[in-house]
Amino acid sequence: MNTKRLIVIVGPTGSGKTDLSIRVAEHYACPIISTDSRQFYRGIPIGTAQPDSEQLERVEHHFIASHELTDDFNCGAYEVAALKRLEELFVKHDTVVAVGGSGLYIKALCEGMDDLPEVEPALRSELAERLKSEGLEALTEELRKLDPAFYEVVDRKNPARVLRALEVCISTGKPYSSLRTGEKRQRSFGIVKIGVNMERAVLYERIDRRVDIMVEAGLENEARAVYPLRHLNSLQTVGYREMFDYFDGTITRDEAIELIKRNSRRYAKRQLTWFGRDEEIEWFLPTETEKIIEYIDSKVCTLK
RNA sequence: GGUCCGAUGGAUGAGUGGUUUAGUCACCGGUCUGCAAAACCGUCUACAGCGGUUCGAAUCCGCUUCGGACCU
Repeated sequence: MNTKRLIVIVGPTGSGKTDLSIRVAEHYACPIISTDSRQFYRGIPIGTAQPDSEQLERVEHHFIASHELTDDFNCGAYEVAALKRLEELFVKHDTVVAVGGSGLYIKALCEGMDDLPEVEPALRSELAERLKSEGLEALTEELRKLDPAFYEVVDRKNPARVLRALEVCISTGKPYSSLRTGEKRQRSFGIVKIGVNMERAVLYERIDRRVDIMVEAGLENEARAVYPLRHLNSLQTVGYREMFDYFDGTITRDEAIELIKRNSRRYAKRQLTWFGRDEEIEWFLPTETEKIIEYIDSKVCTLK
C-alpha cells in the first residue's frame, strides 16, 4: 500500500489557510506546496498574501514567488511542474501539504488535466482581435461548425470559453470536445482534502481587515512598482487592478481600497461555490488544528 | 400657526392611470479542463400609512406620519 500522502488545504481567501498549513506542516515535519495561482509570482507578495519570511523560514515552501510576472504559467504547466516537484519531495517525506485557493489548479494537481497541446500565442491574439472586430457571435458560429457537440454545451455568452474551444479546434484540427476526456488521473499518492471556512459575516470582516493591513503594509507601492507591467495576466489580480485604476486617476484611493475589499469578497464567494461541489472536502474552522490533525490521521489509517 | 416641496426594493434612481419587469450597484445563488484572484450566468417584484375616485393607481384626490424649504 502506498504511504505517500498529500494533504490539500483549501478555502476562500482570508480564511486562514496559510496559518493552518504551517501548523499542519510543522506537525508532520513536511514541506508545503502552494496551489495558489497568484502566489507563484515574484514581486507581489503583499497583495497576494504570500507567507512572510518568518513563515517561509519555519516551513519549506514550494511554488511561492517561484515565477516571474512575465512567465507564461497556467494550470496545465502547473500540473506538470507540481507533480514533478512532489515526486522529488516524496522521496524524503511521506506527507506533503498543499495549500491554496485556486480551484482549477487544485483540480489539475489532484485529478489532472487532459493532455492538450500548447496553443500558439499568435493564434490566441488573432482570436482576441477577431473577438473585438467581429464580435462574439461570429466566433460562436465558427465554433458551431468546428465542434457542434461543444457548441451545444458551452456557455455561449462567455468569450473565454468560446475562444478557448476555438483555439484548440483550430490548432489541433480536431473538435475540442473530442479531446476532452474528463477523466480523473490516478495519482501515486493519497489525497486528503481539508476545507477551511467560517460564518460568512466573519469571513467578510476578516477579508476587509486584511485588505486594510495590506494597504498599511505597502500595497500601493508594491502595485506602483509593477504598474508598467499592468497588462500581464499575472497582474489581472484583485488588489492590483484597482490600484492601477487609482494610478490612472479613474477612481480615488479610497474607492480603490473599497473595491479591493468588495472584489475579494466576491472572489471568496466564487471559491466557496467551486469548493462546495467537491465532496471529498471535509470542512473545519481555521482554528480547529487538533481536530484537523485527528481527521487526517484517521484518514491515513483507513487508507492503509 | 401658515405655504410649498418631497417620501419608490439593501443603496441609488427612472416611471404622472392599464400587458411582464425600469436601469445601475450591492447582497444572494450558480457555471467552470490551460489567462481561473480570470471569464460568465441567474435571482432579488418595491412604491410611507389610511381612506377615496376608477373597470383598473406607485401614478389622481383627501387625511395622517416623517423629512426639507420658505413665510408670519
